[in-house]
Amino acid sequence: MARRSDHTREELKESVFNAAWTIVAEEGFEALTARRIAKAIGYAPGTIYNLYDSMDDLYLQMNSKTLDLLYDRLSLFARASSKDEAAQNMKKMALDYMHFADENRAFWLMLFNLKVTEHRSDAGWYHDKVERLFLPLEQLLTPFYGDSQIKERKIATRILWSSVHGLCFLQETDKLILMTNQSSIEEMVNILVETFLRGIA
Amino acid sequence: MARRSDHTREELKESVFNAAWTIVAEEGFEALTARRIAKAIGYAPGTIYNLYDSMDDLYLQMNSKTLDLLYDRLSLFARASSKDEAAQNMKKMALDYMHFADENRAFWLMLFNLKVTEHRSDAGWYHDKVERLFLPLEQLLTPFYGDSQIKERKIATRILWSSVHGLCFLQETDKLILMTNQSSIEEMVNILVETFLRGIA
DNA sequence: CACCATAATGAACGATGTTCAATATTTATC
DNA sequence: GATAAATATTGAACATCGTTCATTATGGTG
Repeated sequence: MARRSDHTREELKESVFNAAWTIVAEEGFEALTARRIAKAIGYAPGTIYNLYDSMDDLYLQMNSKTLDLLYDRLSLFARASSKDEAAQNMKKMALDYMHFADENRAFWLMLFNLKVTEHRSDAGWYHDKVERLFLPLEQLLTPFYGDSQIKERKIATRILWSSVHGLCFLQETDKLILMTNQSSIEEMVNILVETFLRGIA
Repeated sequence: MARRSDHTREELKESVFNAAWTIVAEEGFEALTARRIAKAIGYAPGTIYNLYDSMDDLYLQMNSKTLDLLYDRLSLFARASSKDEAAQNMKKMALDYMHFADENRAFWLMLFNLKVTEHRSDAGWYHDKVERLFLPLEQLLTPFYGDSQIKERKIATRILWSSVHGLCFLQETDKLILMTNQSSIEEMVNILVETFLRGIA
């Protein structure tokens, strides 16, 4: 039996989380099971349930971290001092979203594993984190709207964000296979953003 | 033991399919199990495996039907005799896509259940059915492009299709909750199409 | 040292998809 | 019509899953 003085409760919870993270990173989401985690940290399966309510609870925590990482990435492009720069950064941001999805495929896909969303995510802190993802883009769209058009700007933000996401999603799940030309997906993102900005001008 | 002369092999396969379809329609995707189907048609679980290679095989057949139904719906708006009518029909088509997703939520969500796509879908007939979904929209976009811009038109089709899908997906998975205003999602689809068309003009 | 709170355990439960020897039914042969 | 071959159907069994909880091991306290 594992000794319990080796670590605090919080440290153990963290090591469960880290083990889970590594498993998904190295072997994909399908490999993430309670017994697999227990084996990785040298504990019994039951121990995990002393720290997390359920596996869904753990998934939710992992998604939370993924959302944080994504937010941090998108935030890097949020500042712009001119309309032109804003437009350029929007393209960079959209491209970076795709790259993030590509580099962190397993974690990104977990975000859309519906069982987790059905979990009703306690109170709404999870939804708040999702909502927060819109902010960097909304900031870039500010110069394109007047002070009295806050609602229009919010709507435009969500439309463009969803559009880029849709493109990314269909691409990443192999439903967009267009030409043999590999770069065409990045070309499409650029066209999307350019067309959208031309449309709201 | 169920008598085997009650039906041909093909009829039995069909009744498995229909039972599965009903279960998903009435109880959702989570309720769809081999034993549940067997119970519904009065056969043993093993029988299903005489007709389908695996449950994934069955899922794939069900997705195939969903894709057919969706294609039929979108096709209704594919014809237009003027640029204006084409633009109007594009909005109708986009809205209808959302309504389809809403009315057939469980089946529509099954399309994006990744385990199915990972199934690598024999040879490519499945991907062909996905590709076919772009055709109605591509037809409506024809008047907006010249004969020498076939590639541009194809790309635009996929961008707009993905965008509408992205909006629909985030809406249907409760990630877009904007205002209390329920109709705003339909408003967003309209704005999306209008903005896009203005952008390519 | 004895006591107690609690951390850790792992067998057990009810599910899942899937397999396959055994059995029931139909068809073919004499 | 009786018997043999072919085939459809079965359902117990296997490995796996998330989850529970009585039992056991551990660490701190009086």
